[in-house]
Amino acid sequence: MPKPSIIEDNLSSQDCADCPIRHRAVCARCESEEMALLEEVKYYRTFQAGQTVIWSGDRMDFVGSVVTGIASLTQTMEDGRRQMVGLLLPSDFIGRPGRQTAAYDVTAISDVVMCCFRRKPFEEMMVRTPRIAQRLLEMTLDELDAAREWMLLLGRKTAREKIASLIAIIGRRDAELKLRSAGNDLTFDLPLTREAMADYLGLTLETVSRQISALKRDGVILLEGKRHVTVPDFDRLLEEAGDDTDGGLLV
Amino acid sequence: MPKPSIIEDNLSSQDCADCPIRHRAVCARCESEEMALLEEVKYYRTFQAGQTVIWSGDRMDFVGSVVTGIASLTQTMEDGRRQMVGLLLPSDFIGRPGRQTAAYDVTAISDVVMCCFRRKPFEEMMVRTPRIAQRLLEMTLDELDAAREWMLLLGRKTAREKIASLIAIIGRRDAELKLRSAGNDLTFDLPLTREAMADYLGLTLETVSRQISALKRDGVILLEGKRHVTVPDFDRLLEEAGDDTDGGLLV
DNA sequence: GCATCCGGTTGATCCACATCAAAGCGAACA
DNA sequence: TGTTCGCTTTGATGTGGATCAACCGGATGC
Repeated sequence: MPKPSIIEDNLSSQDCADCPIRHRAVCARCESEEMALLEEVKYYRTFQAGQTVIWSGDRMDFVGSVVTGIASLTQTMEDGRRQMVGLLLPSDFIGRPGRQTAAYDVTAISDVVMCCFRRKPFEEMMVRTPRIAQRLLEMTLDELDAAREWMLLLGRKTAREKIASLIAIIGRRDAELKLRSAGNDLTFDLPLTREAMADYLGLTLETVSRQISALKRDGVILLEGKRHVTVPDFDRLLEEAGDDTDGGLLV
Repeated sequence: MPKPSIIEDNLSSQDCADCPIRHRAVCARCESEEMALLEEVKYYRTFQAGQTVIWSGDRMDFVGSVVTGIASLTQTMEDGRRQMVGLLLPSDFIGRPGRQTAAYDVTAISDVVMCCFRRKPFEEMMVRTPRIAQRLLEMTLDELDAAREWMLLLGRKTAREKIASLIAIIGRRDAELKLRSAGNDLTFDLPLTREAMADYLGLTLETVSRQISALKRDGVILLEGKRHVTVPDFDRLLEEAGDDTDGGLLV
């Protein structure tokens, strides 16, 4: 049984299949009485690739988390300029306690299964079960770090560095999921279209395409088809990404 | 006495002068027994403008909040490229429970007074006093929203829009502090040098200077000296910022 | 088997912002 | 009163990535 303190137990219950909020789970004890309350208001929703989960500004009376698939958080200006501000991977939380209006467009990139709770009961439980707020705080702090990492990328990196960073992050994340070492000779699929990458990186899709071709030409990555990437030398990729930290985070 | 629930009482104790963590305070009841514990490990530190509070990577065994003055959170690449990822204004929290290493450079922009706590006792108290985690969660979620707003700016806005956005945000924030309406005919000082603005906006200082001159030439803002700004028509400024939301947030 | 569509690539050209360079200006100080 | 220094402005030029446009190739449908 995991300790209740979030402080000394950062990784508690990261893959709890029974827990309504799975994986990097909000609750540390799935069988707690408090959770039973949530069970009543829990429900699953599925979305097909491309489908919109919710539009910015819409009333939102649920919170939830991604169970399988990938979704994106994007902001759009009136003239159509778009910026992805977050990528939601399995276990990532969506929605904000206390807020009844969506702040971003949420779109399914691949087919997505989400686990949702009605917001009010969730909020009530959050007040009664401190561990949830603590866990949510941790997750939010991680997201904030990732967002700040991304600000450096958006503000100061070149197109080539941006692409290398994104590939490195996706590769590392993929390795984590498969529980393989993030060492050398990594191979995986890019889950995003060139356009989605462009939206994430603050570029145009043409530039994304060109830079991927350039990285391929220079032997930094190998491509099979348009999506399948092999990284022969991960450190080389990190160099290209301009990453000193080597800590690349992802929302 | 404010209600303990953060959910229905978002603005509790926002200006609590007695509270160790002031203003948008972490604690809802300053006189609580738990807070007495913190008093013992509380201390104040002052920094002069330009001084570094802590370097990224340094050991950090305190958390705290800004009492007066302005500080910045910046990230730097090995070759010197810099990106400001947050602006710390009075009441903003600094540090992260559970992390003993600073993730960013923190620099005093103006003279700064900070209220600090040793990290360990703070963390212990956080576990015992749920309200603190709840309050911290709220603050962190606000910061995350601000960071995401900033990602749109960094990724997709033009230099002119970036400058207009920054001026609007500083103006609004200044109005809030003075408890004046953020309506029309706002007048205030820019607390940042051109270089700091550039670091925040992902531009060069020359571009910042040129765009400020352009906004002045076009009558969007009036300038007295180099720092004092008057905004004759705030809505006009928001238009220039490309801001539909009109919700501009700031870390 | 052909048309269509979608995602992707590649080329030509343009422009917003970076870069390099010089000079202005107010504050502090001798 | 002049000198220096930090911050700012302005000008000239260069360039990375945007924009506009054409084409490719595989999947889907008729």
